[in-house]
Amino acid sequence: MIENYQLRYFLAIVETGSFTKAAKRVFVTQPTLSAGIKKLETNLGSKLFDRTSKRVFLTESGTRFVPHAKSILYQLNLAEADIKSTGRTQLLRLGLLMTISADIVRNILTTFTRDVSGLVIELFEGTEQEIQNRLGEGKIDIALTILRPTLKLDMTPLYKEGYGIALADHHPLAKKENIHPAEFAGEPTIVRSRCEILSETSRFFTDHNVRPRLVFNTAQDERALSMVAAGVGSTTMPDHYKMDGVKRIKMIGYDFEREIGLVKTSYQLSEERSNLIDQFISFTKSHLPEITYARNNQ
Amino acid sequence: MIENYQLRYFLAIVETGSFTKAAKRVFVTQPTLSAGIKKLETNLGSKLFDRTSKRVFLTESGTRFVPHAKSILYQLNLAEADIKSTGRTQLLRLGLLMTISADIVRNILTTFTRDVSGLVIELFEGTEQEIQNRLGEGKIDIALTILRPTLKLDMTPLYKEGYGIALADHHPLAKKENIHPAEFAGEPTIVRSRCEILSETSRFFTDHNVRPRLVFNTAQDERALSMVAAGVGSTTMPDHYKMDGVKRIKMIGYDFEREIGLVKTSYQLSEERSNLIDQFISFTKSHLPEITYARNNQ
DNA sequence: TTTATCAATAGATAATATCTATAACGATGG
DNA sequence: CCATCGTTATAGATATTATCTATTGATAAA
Repeated sequence: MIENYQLRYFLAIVETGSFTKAAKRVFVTQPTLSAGIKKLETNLGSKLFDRTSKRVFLTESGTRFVPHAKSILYQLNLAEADIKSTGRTQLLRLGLLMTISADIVRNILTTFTRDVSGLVIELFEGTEQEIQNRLGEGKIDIALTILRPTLKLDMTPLYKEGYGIALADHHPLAKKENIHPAEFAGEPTIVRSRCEILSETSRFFTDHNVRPRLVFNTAQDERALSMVAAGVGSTTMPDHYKMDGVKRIKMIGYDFEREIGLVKTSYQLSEERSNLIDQFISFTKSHLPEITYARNNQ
Repeated sequence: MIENYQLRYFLAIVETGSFTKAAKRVFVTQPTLSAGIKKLETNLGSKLFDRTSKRVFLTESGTRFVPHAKSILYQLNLAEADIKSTGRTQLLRLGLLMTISADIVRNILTTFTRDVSGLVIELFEGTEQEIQNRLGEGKIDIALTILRPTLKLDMTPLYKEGYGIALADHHPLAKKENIHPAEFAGEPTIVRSRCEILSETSRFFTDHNVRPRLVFNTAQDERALSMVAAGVGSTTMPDHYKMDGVKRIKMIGYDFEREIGLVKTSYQLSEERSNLIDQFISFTKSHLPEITYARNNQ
C-alpha cells in the first residue's frame, strides 16, 4: 500500500524538479528519497518520473498521480487538524419549540453550561413539525417540544400547561379570572402565526360566533407579548408566557392543553454524546421547579 | 503523522466493535492492533475509543474521525486503481474540424495507433470556434483544423484547398469543369449548416443574383454528399470531399480557400504527452502524401 | 470465589526507512 | 578526447518501528 511519506517525497520532487532539492525539502538524504520513490513506483507498477541529467520530468502516470497525492495529504492534514483542534469539547445540539419562551430554558442552560466543562450548544429554533423533521434526520440530538403519542421516539415528560388569554392589565376584562367567548367579540387581536393550535383557535371563535379584529400578525411570541402589554390588542398563548403589564386569564370552553418534554433523536450517537444527553435530561428534570410556575396556573 | 495502517486498524474496530475481532480482520495480532491505535491516539492527542470489558465505543473525537479515515483510505484506493489500471497507456486528445472528412484522418490514425503501443485517442469533433475554445481551455491537446494568422498557438501547416461544387455525375452540368454562377439559378441545393463559409457563400449567390432552391439542410457533411450522389441536389464543399457518383467542379468567382493544419494547445503538458504530440505531428507530415489528392484538384 | 474474556504491557524479533559511501551516467568546458 | 561537475541509483550498515509471543490487569458472569 502507498505510504504517506512516499507521497510527501513525490510532491517535493514535483515542486522542485530535482531529487536532490526534494530530499533537502523533506529533511532526508537523497538516496533515501530515491529509494522511497522507487518503492512507490514498484507498488504502482508505473514510472512516475523520467530522469535526465539536468531535470526530472513527470511521466503520464506521474501527471495523473499528482492530484491524488495532493488530495490524500490534504485529507490527512484536515483529519489531524479537526481532531487536534477541539480537544475534549463536547457538543450538544438542542432543538427548541418556538412557542416556548426562551426564558424557560435560559435558567437551565445557564447552570448546565457552567457545570459541564468544554460544552458547546448548537441551538435550533423551529415549529413542531420542523423540530420533528430535524430529530428524524439526526440533525439535532434532543429537543424541548410538545410530546405526542404518535412520536416513536424516546420522550421525557416535563410538564403540562393550558392555553389562555393574554391582555393588558389595564384592560376592562383584566379584572376577571374567566370570561365568556362572547365577551371577546370585536376585540383587537394579535395573531401568533406559528402557534401550533392556530387553526383550532380559529375554529373555536367561529363556532362561538365570535369575530375578533386582527390588528397585528407576527411570528415572534415575545413581540406579541410586548404589544399586548402596550395595549395594542389581546392574544391567546400558552400559560407560561408572562410579562409585567400583562394579565393572564382563562376563556370558558377554550380548553386546549399540551404536554412539554424532551425528545431524543433516534439516530445512534457516540457513547460520549449519549452520556451528555442523559446528563442534560437528568439536569433538566432536577431543575424543573425553576419552571413549575408555568404548570399550575390556578 | 497519521500512518495508513493505523487508519485500517481504526476502521476495523469501528466495524467490529472489538479489538480482538478487528485484529483478525486486518491480519495482525491483538497487541499489534492495540499498539497501533495507541500511537494514533497519542499523535492526535485524543482518545478515539472508550474501552469496556464487553464492547468498545467511539468517543466524540472518534465519531468525528470516522469520515476522515474513510475518505483518506478511499482516496488512496482510488489513486492506486487509477495508476495501476492504465499501466503505460498513452492518451492523445485530438480535435477534428467537422467539415473535414473523417476519411482524411482515418488512414493516419489507423497506422499511428498500430505503431504506438498503449495509445488511447479521445476524439472531439466540432466547429472551428468550438475547437479553438477547447484548445484554449486545454481540453484537447491538438486539433486538425483551419489555420488562422490570428491564432497565437503552435501551428503545423499541412495543406491548402479550395471550395467547389458537388453534383451528381449524371447532372447536365457535370460535363463541365467550370460553370458560371448564373447556371446555378433555381438549382435544388443542399445546405451544410456547419460550413465555416456559409455566410460568405450566401452573400456570393446574392451578389450574383442567383437564388438556389433549398431542398435539404443538414449538419452532417457525409450525409450531404450522399444526397448529392442520389441526385437530390447539389452543394458547395471543400475540394477534398469525394464519393462515387459525385462530380466535383468549380464555379467562376467562387474562389474561397482554406489552409488546414495541426494546432497545439497552449497548456503545458507532461513531457510524455508533449513527446506523443510531437510524434503525432511528425507522423502526420510524413504521411501527408496520403491526402494530397485533396490539395491539387486541377 | 473462580473462570472466562478482552485489552494493555513487556520484551524479543522481523521488516523497513534512513544513513554513509560510492558507482553510473550525462552534460559541459578546455 | 578527456577531465570535471552535478545528479540519480546502488550497496551495505544502522536506526527505527511494526509485529510477534508471553503475560498481566481488569471486569463480567457463573
